[in-house]
Amino acid sequence: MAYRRNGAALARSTEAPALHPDLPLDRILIGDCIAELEKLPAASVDLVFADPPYNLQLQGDLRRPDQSLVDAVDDAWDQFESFSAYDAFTRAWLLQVRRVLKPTGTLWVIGSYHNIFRVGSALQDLGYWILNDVVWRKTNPMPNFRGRRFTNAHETLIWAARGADSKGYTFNYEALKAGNEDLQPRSDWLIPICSGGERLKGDDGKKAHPTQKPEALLARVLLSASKPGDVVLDPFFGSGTTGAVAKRLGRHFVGVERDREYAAYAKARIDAVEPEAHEAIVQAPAKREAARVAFSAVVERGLVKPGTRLVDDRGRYEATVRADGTLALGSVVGSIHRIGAIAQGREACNGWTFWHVAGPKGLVVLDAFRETVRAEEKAG
Amino acid sequence: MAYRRNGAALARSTEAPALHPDLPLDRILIGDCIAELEKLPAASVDLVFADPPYNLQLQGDLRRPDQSLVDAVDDAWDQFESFSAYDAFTRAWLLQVRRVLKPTGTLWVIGSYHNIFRVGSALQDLGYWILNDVVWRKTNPMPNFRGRRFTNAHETLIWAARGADSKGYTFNYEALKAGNEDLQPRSDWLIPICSGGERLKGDDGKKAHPTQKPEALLARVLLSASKPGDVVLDPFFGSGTTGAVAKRLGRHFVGVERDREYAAYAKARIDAVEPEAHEAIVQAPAKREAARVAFSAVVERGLVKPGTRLVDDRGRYEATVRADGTLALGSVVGSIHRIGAIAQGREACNGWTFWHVAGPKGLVVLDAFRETVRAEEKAG
DNA sequence: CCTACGTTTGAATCCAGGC
DNA sequence: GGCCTGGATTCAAACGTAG
Repeated sequence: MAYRRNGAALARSTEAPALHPDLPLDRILIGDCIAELEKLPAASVDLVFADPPYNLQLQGDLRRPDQSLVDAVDDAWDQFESFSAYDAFTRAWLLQVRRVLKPTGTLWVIGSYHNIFRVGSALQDLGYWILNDVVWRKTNPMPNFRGRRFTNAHETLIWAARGADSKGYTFNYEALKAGNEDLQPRSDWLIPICSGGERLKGDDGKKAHPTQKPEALLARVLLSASKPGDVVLDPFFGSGTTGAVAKRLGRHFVGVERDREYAAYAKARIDAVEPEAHEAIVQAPAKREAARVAFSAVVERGLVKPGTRLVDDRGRYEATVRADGTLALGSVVGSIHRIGAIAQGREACNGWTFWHVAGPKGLVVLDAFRETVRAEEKAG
Repeated sequence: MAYRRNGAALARSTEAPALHPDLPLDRILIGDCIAELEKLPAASVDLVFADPPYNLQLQGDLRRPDQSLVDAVDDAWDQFESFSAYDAFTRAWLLQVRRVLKPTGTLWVIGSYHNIFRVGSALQDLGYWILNDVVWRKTNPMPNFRGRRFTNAHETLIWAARGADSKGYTFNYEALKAGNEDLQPRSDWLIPICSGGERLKGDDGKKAHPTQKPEALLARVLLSASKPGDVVLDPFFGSGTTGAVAKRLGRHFVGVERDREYAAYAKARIDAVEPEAHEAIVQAPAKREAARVAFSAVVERGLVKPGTRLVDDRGRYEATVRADGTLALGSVVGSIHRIGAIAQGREACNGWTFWHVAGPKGLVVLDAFRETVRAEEKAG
């Protein structure tokens, strides 16, 4: 089944990820989640964010925790039936999501203790590989009125890859670290609930959707695990927070929503979103994605001459540069990395940061010469 | 099957809870968890704390950036053939625990994303009724050394009653609130991992148990959900943290541990514990949480928009805010601190006080926005 | 005695690309 | 697909030693 491409929103990334031609980009598909997912092409989506519903019976219990109602579901068989139905539903949509995910794609699901254990177990049973569970801590949760439990001040997100052997998933580690006081990002996030002007209201002034998620939460997810131009699928689109944030951050979205009223709210909301300036969202190149430079190229260009003696920063070890870009340590010859490792008696070593050349102003680390080569290649 | 009562430890509560005559109070039962639980009388235990195997599935070894090897939890007791084997084990011990719990009793289980979804699902399937999931946030978790995931900075506890119709369980709401600056106790707890003098060491100076839990965590559990004189059962006793804290806080314990060496460590540890004076058994005040704010949180909350141009107080330097909370200075991207340092050609810089936003009434220092975030968080 | 600095360590499912 | 190798990657807290 083919969809006509919505040409309005184009990938603005210089990386230009491959977009599947049959994806209904930047649109809300109205219909049953599983039926609509079945129409989407396999291996076409970079990221999935899912905020699935609770089991209805559980939701009723949660809203009215008085004893008479609790007594009514004191039937183990009845409970099993309801959990079982929820599990079947969960497996069905998880299976479809797994089909449409690219091999490098990942899934985020959010839930509370009512359903997240079912979802997590189903994920694992279907072969997904959990990368993290993440806790959304709410600055302003609803208090516990009766004082019989802890205030429910968090929800749980699960981040998972398609399988244990999945490689190459997107995780914008360096950007996240730079935005977090230069500390690596943790699995606990502190974010306010959605309220105030961000909360969609109907004509009656009441909230348009009961469980609207804050844009800050979706922004954290998309900035963590997607690139500009990526396709983000939300099978439970609701009020369209995923779409609004995707548009703002230069990602494509595909939304599925059963309720026409919710979908209408979502469409109007997204239409009003102004995308961020291109410069504010382009991907900063991560160090691990920088162009590879061979040490032989450094030697070939005469930046380091054959015969040069290299030392570590404290002068404990010493090796000699050979014309072919290898190092010699006594009679042992190998790469800058292998010789660095052997010199220290270790398994591994990054030769670029370990070895130095003694210059007129002191030691110069090899990495500086690599940067010179990279700059030359960029200019050339 | 009857056990002789250990008369040394007596309930010192004025409430004098009924103690079952066949309980082996304040003792460690050595043997298989399920077999030992089967010997205990039904409906005799007030609280269960369980720290079951996590079923970690570690691939190769893991090294820190300095190449040192991480001491992994690779013990045989943590290995299971499959998820279904783990599930069967989980159901078996949960079933026995449910049998020995009093009608008013509750269960706490701790786990990580490797196992907690299995445990939570099994709980629900067996008819337990979840009261809360609680997040133990670690002040000092082990970092993620490869930068490929979020730092795993928390573990999850599930607090559950025997069933949906359970009434009269213990929750010391007033004491918890009084100990928390008169705020309701929340479902996220900030507690350091067990290290330093509290960590049990063998004669060789190495840790006696790979996963010893902090006493502060157990104290929070026991003070929340038990009374002095209550019986606390731990089916995976390990290094005996539950027993040590129970004795200190005037609760009885029953421990089950398969490993004789662990049990010996636990017994010696508990023997050395001095119980608190009766008057002192109150809730310890919660640790004040660090008010560290990330610049990404300022951007996420819309206080500073992506694309905003920042300047220093004299307008000499200029940088652009990006959606992920980093700054761009020409083609260089980094944290507010790094970019501030690079702009000035210095080693370091406090970006919060260096950078300003040009507003209608002049420059506004970034620090002002940080204060806004702190105020929001405090209000929550 | 205190301060400074280096070393060690913690429940972890921790790489990607080329041949 | 399997093997090999280049080379990227860490934070808080406790403890030991030097000065």
